Amino acid sequence: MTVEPTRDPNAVPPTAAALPVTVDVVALTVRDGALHVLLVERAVEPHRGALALPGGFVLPGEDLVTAAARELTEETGVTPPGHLEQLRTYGPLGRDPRGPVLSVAYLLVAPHFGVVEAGSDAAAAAWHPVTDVLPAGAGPAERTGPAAPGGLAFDHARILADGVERTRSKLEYSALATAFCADEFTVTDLRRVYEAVWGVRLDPRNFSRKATGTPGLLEETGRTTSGGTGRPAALYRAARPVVRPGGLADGAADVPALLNPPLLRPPV
Amino acid sequence: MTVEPTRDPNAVPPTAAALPVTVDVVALTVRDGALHVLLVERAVEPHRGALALPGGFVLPGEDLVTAAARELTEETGVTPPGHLEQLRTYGPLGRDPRGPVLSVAYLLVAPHFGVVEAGSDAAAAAWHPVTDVLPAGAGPAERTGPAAPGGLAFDHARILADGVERTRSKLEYSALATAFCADEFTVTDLRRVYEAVWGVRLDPRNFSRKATGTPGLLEETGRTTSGGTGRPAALYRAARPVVRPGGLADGAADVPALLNPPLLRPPV
DNA sequence: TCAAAAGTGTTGGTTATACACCCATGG
DNA sequence: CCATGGGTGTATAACCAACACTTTTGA
Repeated sequence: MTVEPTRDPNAVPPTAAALPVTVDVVALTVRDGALHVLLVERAVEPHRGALALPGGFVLPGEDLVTAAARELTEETGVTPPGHLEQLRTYGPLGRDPRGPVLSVAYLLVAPHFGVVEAGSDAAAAAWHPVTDVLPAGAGPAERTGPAAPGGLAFDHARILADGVERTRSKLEYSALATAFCADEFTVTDLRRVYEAVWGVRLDPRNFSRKATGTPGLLEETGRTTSGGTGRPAALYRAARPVVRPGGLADGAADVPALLNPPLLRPPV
Repeated sequence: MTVEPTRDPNAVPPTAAALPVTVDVVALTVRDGALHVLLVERAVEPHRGALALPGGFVLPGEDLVTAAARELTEETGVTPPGHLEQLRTYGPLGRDPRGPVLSVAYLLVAPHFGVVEAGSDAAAAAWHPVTDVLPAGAGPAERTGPAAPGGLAFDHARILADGVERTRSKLEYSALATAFCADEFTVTDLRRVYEAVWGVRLDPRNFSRKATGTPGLLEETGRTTSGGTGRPAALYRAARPVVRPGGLADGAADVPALLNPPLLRPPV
């Protein structure tokens, strides 16, 4: 078995570009009835001092999901719980002053995380209401230039907008909302997620019927809450695990089990 | 303005991985009442002789969408018409025998393309019914190993399955079906798309009412068909252009204008 | 016994499905 | 005037938003 010295047919062609790749994480949670995103303050150039999504460069031999988890922990002290799914890939041109950089964005949805603390490359890490950092009405269609004044570093404003929009849509057609809740939760907990993410008020009585009547959304535990005021509420689990077995496994397609019937957003 | 010679804070850190990046295109169309995918037969190693999605390496200074269009044209002679959207990113580990390679997959949906012809790196290029190449029932959850015997090269079976599944879902909630149709089309043309992609029969009369009654889906042209047998049908255009202005622009989010109400798949 | 929260019954309007029927054209 | 495919009418059933009302707890 001799190897052709001049051209190995089983090698990457030399004309191919070799690109640095980053992963950025849109970590979302619901706090105080509002959707919050986890942001860091950049401690290094470029965009030093600006707010940014946690993230960083993929290391040699590393996979994307591994890199996402590592960067999140390094910069914010948070160990990824909950539901991690790929959002989309950005670049490589015109998004980083250092040159062509490809960025793969991930969406992380989870109930209240542990305490966040700034790590390497980050001067600070904290939760921000998305309404504070995203100009109202700035849908994903509105292109925000790189590092808009007062905005996020790089094209992170657009990535965040995409992540929020995806989350809003997926509440309708998938069981993603349960990823915002703890292991066991009440129908009211679930309703507060919908209300926070969509920014609407929903009728608790009709929502209860809809949620419990939608196959593939809830699974009874037989247990109830206690201690609170009022009648105890039934506790549920997510019917099909939103977190795929294996924890951080990179979900197959971003086409989860669809809810049927869907929980449609009320028309404005 | 002196530049720090030892460490430029505005440079990509040397520890970052530089990865070769490919783009792969899942090109779908409806032919003879069935969903077809455009595949090439690989003329070079690895996986020489196997069927694969058209695609190849991104070149230096090139953007992803540009690379996707270039590779598609090079390998199949097809100039991308229609609707191009990013599907998802795969890798970099464990998917290419040449080593870590990141692949960004695109979904291309269009009406009948022009003639396809094999180009460089491809021994053949042709349309295949997806049912021929994807084992029935192989949803995106079923992981098919790299280059399963008789299957597609690399992890292309999984990419294709993801693309088909995404297409099926998006017919329900978006106007994607119009991207399968020519500039002007009848309600029956549109119905045949739904029937082919979902693999079901739909009542022509009720479908007509639903399609014409769903805002954001159809736009009247005032014109009708002629020459065929039976009563002439009204011709429509896609209401909101599925192709974004600029042709191949990389769509903002994969969150297109949602149909309200959606056109739900009939329950099995 | 009261307040608070959970959950069920009821009702009237909307929407969907199934299918009978009419419309417009080519041969 | 008949065959063919396009499109509308309509009855029945299913669904849904609104809200009165009952249940179950803590104080």
